[in-house]
Amino acid sequence: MKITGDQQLIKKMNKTIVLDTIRQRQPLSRSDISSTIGLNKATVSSLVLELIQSQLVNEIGPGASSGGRKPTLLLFNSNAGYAIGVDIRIHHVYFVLVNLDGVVIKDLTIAITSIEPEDIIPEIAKQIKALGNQAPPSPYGVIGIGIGVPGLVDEQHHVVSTPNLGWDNFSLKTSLEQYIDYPVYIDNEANAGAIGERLYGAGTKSDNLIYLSIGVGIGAGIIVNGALYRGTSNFSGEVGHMTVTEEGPLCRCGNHGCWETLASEKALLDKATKQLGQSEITLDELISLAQAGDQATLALFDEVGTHLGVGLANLVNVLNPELMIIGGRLSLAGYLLEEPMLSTIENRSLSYHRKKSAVTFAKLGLRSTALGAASMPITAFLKDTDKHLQQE
Amino acid sequence: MKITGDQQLIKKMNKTIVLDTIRQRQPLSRSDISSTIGLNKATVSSLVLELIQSQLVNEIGPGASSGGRKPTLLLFNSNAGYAIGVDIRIHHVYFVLVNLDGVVIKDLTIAITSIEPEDIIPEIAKQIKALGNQAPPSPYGVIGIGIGVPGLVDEQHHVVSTPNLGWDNFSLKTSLEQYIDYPVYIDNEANAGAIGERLYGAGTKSDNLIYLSIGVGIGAGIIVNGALYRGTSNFSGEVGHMTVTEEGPLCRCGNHGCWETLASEKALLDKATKQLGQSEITLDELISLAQAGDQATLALFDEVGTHLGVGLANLVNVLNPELMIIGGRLSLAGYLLEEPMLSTIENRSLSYHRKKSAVTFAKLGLRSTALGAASMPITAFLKDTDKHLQQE
DNA sequence: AGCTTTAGTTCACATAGTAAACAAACATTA
DNA sequence: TAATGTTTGTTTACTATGTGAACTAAAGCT
Repeated sequence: MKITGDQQLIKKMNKTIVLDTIRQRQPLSRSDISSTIGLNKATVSSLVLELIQSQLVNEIGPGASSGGRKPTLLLFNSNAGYAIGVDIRIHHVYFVLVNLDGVVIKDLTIAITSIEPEDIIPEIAKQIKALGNQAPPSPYGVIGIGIGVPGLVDEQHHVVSTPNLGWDNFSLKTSLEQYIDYPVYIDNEANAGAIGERLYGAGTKSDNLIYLSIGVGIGAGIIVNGALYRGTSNFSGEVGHMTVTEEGPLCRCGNHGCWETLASEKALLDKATKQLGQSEITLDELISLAQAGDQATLALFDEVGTHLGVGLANLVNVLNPELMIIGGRLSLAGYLLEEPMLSTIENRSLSYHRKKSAVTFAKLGLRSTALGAASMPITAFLKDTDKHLQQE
Repeated sequence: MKITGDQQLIKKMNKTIVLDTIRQRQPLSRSDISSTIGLNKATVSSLVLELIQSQLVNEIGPGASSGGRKPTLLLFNSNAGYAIGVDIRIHHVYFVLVNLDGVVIKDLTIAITSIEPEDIIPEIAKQIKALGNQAPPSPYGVIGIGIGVPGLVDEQHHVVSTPNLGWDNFSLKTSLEQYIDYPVYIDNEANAGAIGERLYGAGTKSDNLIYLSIGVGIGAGIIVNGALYRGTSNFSGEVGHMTVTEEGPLCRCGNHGCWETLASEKALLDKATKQLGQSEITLDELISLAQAGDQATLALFDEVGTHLGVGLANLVNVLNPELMIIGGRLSLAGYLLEEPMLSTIENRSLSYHRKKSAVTFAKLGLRSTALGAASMPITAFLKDTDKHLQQE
């Protein structure tokens, strides 16, 4: 067990800090870095040199003088490599190819025609390969694949349970690795969404946030002190099964009064079909009805928004996050839910907590999960600054 | 801003690791430490020497040979200093004097006769001084005071709100420091209890646990990855105001159906007085009634235990902790609540989560908070291994 | 007594950060 | 335009700390 540190650890840490500083505040000079992070100028120069040699950082020429020699500005080379993010949904799979900054180079969606792993895994692998081949030439190429799965995923990237796909205790990672050579990272869809919004979306300034993925159910990704909180065996965040009405409707989990029986997209649609006497209705249709001013539909959104607020107030009271971000399909109807939701939170959370907790909708729309998934290999790649330097 | 590391940081970290290793696995030799943590024998020897010089570690002579030279065994010097923990309750204040291992040297309780700060603060200061004078002679003496307060405490150790004492926006820390010279640490009573149980009680083996303090209300201390989760502005853990029945009874917070209106000590006693038609009854009396086999009382415990289970199941679903520890006054009736509580958790939490989440009662009884409070200065003291070495 | 094993120390060495001096490149101003 | 001062970045001598190997010390085992 090697838990202690030595000089190499210090160097690795400092190099990561230098790289992170460049990524966050670029363009900037070596001198800026030194005064920002407090590291000696000489040390910064030496670390920057290594980062340039490993092609993660570029010099882009002189900047404006502030009364003396012009600084040499540095830029993070966001095209030094690429990553692929995959969001496995219920009827579709969404793929993105991004650069190291999370900028989307290309994306595509395929329909799921069979949920049998033997059918879908080779198809996913095929798309990943095709997308990987479309990455522009770069020093590191495709550095890895991240996948968000709608279900429970344990610490070993095993898929333990997916209520809507029927994959139980299935090793998606090893299955996929039979077809592709890229490193594969797998996590729960809500966790991936939380990282996505944290890094590239609405939560770039929050170290404590909760991302809610609201579709058929309600899942949450909880970020604490800047990192995902995973609970024991990575099963945290099943907020949809929080009881909010002890004697409420029966949930598919066997419990009564779960939040998601009252406040999910499915809850909304179920109520709508019952009210309208129709056999089926989509969220888009319902939104159109609401926009047309249909009173019954507006009341329905109001009801769901209120129930949403109850659960959110619970999360505020328990976890006091800086920010709660609502994503998933239901966020498409955000503006219809916002008012009742906010006023319920107002009524049901403690005043001191409420003051500091904000609620917003996903800035990345339905791409939060795919982008967050892609960020997993990127983060791992950028953390190992000592591994990829000895080029040339 | 100095966020980067240098050699001194490495040394400090390694020294802390060596000290922690000694505390956890004592008695052990330098050689054991080296093989346990992977640090070079020479480095271990040098760090241990400094720890001995600063009197935090003692040699206690040779141990049994394992086929060669006998090892020199090392012991943590738990009497190198002392700390005082204070638990401010509603009608009483409880004080403990402990050594660096959290072993109670002396404790006492005083009654609160006036909740006015002008009356109570000097009294608390007086007791702290008296207790401090009773600490045995030691190299470092009393290293600090920790205080657990029944209310919201922010990051700056300010008391923001205490529903039962009426202290709002009150700087307990600076008030006290006018009377005493010891460093003062202040936190919420449930947070302190959580640290107490984590370090000295039922949670020594769990890195993710929730401590519930159940008395008039229900508060929680949430430990994530071994450290307290504080939320924004240190206000996490107000689990008592989690809605579990949307249309439930009115809570003093203004909301309906809060968990603590159904599952706290106060909820139990309120229901009992109503049922018995009495004006007042204590928990002890109620426990006696139950032990005597009174059916109505037993049913009451059953009801409260069930409601307890609902909220606990919510916490399991949301946070998936390894362990939940129930403390506070209601834990005195633990065995009467356990069965309905556990079966409710069983019914209302997801099966994968339930498997790994255990529930238990506070091992430190009503001392969790005071011991946890005392641990705050101790932890701070032991972390600064570089500050207190240059003795002699 | 002699060999082996384990514990702990000493010493030469490598690594990485620091401070200070320095060089290069610029702006300002007389 | 030349002198002065400022900012950037590099070079150099130095220091702190961990490492590995050799070494000493002290035991057990035949």
